[in-house]
Amino acid sequence: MRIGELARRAGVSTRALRYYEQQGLITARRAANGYREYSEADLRLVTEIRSLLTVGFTLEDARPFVACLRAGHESGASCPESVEVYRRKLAEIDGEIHTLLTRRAEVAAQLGAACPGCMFGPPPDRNEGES
Amino acid sequence: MRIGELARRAGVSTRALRYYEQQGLITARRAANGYREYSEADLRLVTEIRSLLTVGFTLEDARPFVACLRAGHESGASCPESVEVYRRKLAEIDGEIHTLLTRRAEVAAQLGAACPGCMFGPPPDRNEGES
DNA sequence: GTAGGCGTTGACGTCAGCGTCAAGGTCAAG
DNA sequence: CTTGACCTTGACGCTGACGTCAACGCCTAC
Repeated sequence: MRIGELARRAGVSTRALRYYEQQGLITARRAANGYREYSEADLRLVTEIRSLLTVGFTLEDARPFVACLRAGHESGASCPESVEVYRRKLAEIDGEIHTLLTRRAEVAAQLGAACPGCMFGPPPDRNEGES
Repeated sequence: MRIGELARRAGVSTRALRYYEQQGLITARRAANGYREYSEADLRLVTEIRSLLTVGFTLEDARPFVACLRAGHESGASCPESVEVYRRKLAEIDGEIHTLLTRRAEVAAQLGAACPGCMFGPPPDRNEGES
């Protein structure tokens, strides 16, 4: 398939696909007229990239997963490099959550001091990471 | 005082001060030679801006606080506009926390599926917003 | 007079992940 | 032959809060 079809099927823009290629995440064989030609495997690569981006990963983070899929593994997470990225990201997220909770407390304290009686919102999210 | 001294005392760069001025957050009277001259009140403005930025506010968010201080209030948070920003920011932070908790759960699930036995880290932060 | 330490404005670079032209080539349908 | 949908590369724009450099003026000390 060509870039337009891949874009539609993957739910991304053609610009994004060319960008991924420029960043070395995907490649495409070229037809005689210079058009990019993609396979079903490429669709899977792009889908993997997208799902990673939507959970906050960067393209750099996605590299090991793409490499893993290209190496023939069924899941992009089957390789130790990918697992390592998962672990690193998890730690990153935990750090950010901690930072935000700290900030929330600070801001709430300031608000409470500036406007006693403004604190009607619920307390910080406890552990509802399921929804 | 001139810009260098204010920068040192406020712990920011001169570039940042000129940027704040460009954005209309602070102003400076000019000496005969064109140098910016600041007062102690300006130091307070910059300090307020800095403390807001460090808790994740944008310069835009800081405007009402600066205006409040300029209006003669002792605290930048004494004005209803500032309080409104606090409330909005609080909601923003809560949203981000929720997003991160959701992501954390997703990533943890993926990690667990890809590498059963890798989950030794502590569960998501519960409610430790005090430290 | 000159070194150097301050100040001035202006303008481009940074980070990520693209959006959005610009200017053109390719190909099938009418 | 022409329209129009598709493709190509290249390059600037965007967001925020500045960093960094250029090229220059001011002022003090030696």
